[in-house]
Amino acid sequence: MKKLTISAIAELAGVSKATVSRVLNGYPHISQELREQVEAIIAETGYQPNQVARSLASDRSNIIGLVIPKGTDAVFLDPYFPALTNGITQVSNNNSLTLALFIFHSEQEGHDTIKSIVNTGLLDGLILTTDRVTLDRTTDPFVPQLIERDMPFVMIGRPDNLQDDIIFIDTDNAEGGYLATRHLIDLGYQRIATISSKHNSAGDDRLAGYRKALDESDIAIDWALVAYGDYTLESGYKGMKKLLPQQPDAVFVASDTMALGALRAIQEVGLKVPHDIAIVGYDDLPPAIQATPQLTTVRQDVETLGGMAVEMLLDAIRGDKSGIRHVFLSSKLIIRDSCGAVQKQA
Amino acid sequence: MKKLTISAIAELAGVSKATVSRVLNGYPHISQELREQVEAIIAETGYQPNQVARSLASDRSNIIGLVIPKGTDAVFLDPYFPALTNGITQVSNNNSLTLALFIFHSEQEGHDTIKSIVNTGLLDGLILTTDRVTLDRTTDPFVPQLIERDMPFVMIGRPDNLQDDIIFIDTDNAEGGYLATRHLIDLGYQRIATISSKHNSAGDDRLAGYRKALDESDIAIDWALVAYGDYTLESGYKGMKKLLPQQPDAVFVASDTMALGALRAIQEVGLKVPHDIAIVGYDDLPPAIQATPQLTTVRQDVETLGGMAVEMLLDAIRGDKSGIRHVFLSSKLIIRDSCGAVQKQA
DNA sequence: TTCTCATCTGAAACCGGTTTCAGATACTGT
DNA sequence: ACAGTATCTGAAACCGGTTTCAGATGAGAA
Repeated sequence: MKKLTISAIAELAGVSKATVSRVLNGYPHISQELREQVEAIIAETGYQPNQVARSLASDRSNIIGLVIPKGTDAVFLDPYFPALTNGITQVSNNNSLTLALFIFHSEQEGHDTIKSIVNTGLLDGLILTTDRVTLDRTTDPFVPQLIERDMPFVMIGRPDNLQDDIIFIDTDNAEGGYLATRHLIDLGYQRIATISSKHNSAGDDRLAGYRKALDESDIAIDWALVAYGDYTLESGYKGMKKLLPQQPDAVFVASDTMALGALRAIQEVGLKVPHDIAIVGYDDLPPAIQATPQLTTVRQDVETLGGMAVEMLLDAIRGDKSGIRHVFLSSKLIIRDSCGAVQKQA
Repeated sequence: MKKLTISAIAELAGVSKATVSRVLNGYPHISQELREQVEAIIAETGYQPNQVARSLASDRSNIIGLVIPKGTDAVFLDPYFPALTNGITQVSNNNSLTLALFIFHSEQEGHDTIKSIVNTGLLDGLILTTDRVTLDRTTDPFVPQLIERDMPFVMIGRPDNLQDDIIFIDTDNAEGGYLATRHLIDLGYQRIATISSKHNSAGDDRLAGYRKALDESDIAIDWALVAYGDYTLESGYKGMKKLLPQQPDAVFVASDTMALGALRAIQEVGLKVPHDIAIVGYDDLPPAIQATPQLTTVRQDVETLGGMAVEMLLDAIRGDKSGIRHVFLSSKLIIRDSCGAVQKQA
């Protein structure tokens, strides 16, 4: 079967290429008669315009890129990226966008690729994710290039150095930290510790939420009850080890993975959760349910996050400056067994 | 900054577009002098050719597609797809390929998208994955279309109805099943059960490996010791419940997730692993290490799988018929605690 | 010296669409 | 009936590259 081109269709329909193009793109001023004539031929032949030629002529590829700047490890240690990707593809599909995936396995690779992405004009826009685990991400190396080249992009995760003209979406980490801590306070715990993480906005914000909840209840912050980890299970374990001598009766841990480590530390010294120490985690990953006891945790709707990112990017590509440029998505507290709420009610 | 085009470069270098194009593509018959002249300008300006125009003219986009035909759930319940994606992007990056990701959230969506993928000529080729969990995948709806349209593709996972002209790569599931079972036999277990899965080639092959190992040791297969699951934790749990009355002293479970379920079932009735019943799993997912006891399991190198798939696809795109068309990747037994090997040695 | 032939280069066609521009037609209002 | 305007359509230019083709140049052979 030979390839169908717009010229072939034009000939078959007895009109010009221009007319076929106009029908294809739903232009207004076309007589009903011709339009139907052309549409009939298109339906009959199953013609679909060549995407590449279209891109060249219209300077729009309908391809957006998803940038994940990290190698092996983190990408699949937790379902964050898969969930995100899922949300993104869903909305992309609905908008007839093609998603190009860029995973960088080294900094050099990222550098080179971004450069060529920007220069070769294949993409209409980019969604940038940041490494959630990296402790120092003060400077995203790509952003200046993108801005200089006028490449529309949206960031997932609040950039550390907040610039007003950068479009981003994030979960409301401060709210999440607040909800978790508030919940523990409401349950009557007195010495509420936390394991957070330094040097990244998510950790900072969750800690800020923790402090706000304490403040609200006129509980002075006790820095001996604050430990830091790096989102790994080990760091949660070590953090809890450090906190245990302070005899907290509850702990808000800024990630489920760390919470699992903390849980292990607690159980190792013979204490019971939630009876002796209550735990609230963060993320609501599958292991949270599999743990014993099941983890009370803060759930972020990562899929929605991804979907909204695509929509915001589309606005930016269309040049719609009126669109929403900064979004903080609400989080939700999922109450299970590790916080003791269930037991207290019973 | 105005966009650089090949014409601009040609003018700057004082040559024709054609010459610049030839330099760009490393054509042979160009005088050293002109070549250097052009290269100097290119380096100076940082010019990079427009990918879209190039695609249109050369009928090659350097974009390949990765098709994942499934919705939400399975994509992130296990790290299979993330690992696969990782391997694929790695090799893609090395070959200056762009990877387009297609995740279908419904059958209809998949159908429509494939159609337009094939027709609009944006992609050079496709990597097709199959739903590992789906029980009935006898017919892949895309394959006939792809063949008809001459779209190069490679399948990941052996197609059920093996056609010689289809390029595919898979892990050697039969070997994996064999290794696991053989190991249990060598450890002296007598009543070795298995939980496999029906209606998909991976399950079939793992079971075949199990049978081969038994055969080799002249152990007659006892169908009462064979249960089936669907790769979920629950199905592993149920499968084991069914097997327990048969009093097996070991069980080969065709997925780690199911093995975890089986483990729970065993522990629930007060039996100890590996003392009372040994377990060998499959996949070597992170939970395998977190389990107590740690799971002995069969590891598949999914990343390599993805990488090789890209290379095979490249061969196919280049029209290289001599390339390898069917690959079965070796698996490896990872010995930990749940099989009892460690204890027996001590 | 002259004729071939290989090597190198540029003009122009081409890939398959979109978009500008101007001409044709039909529809107003006077 | 006629100018003026709105609506519709096609020819041709254009997007930014690649590739064909033929002409120019220079080296080697006769």
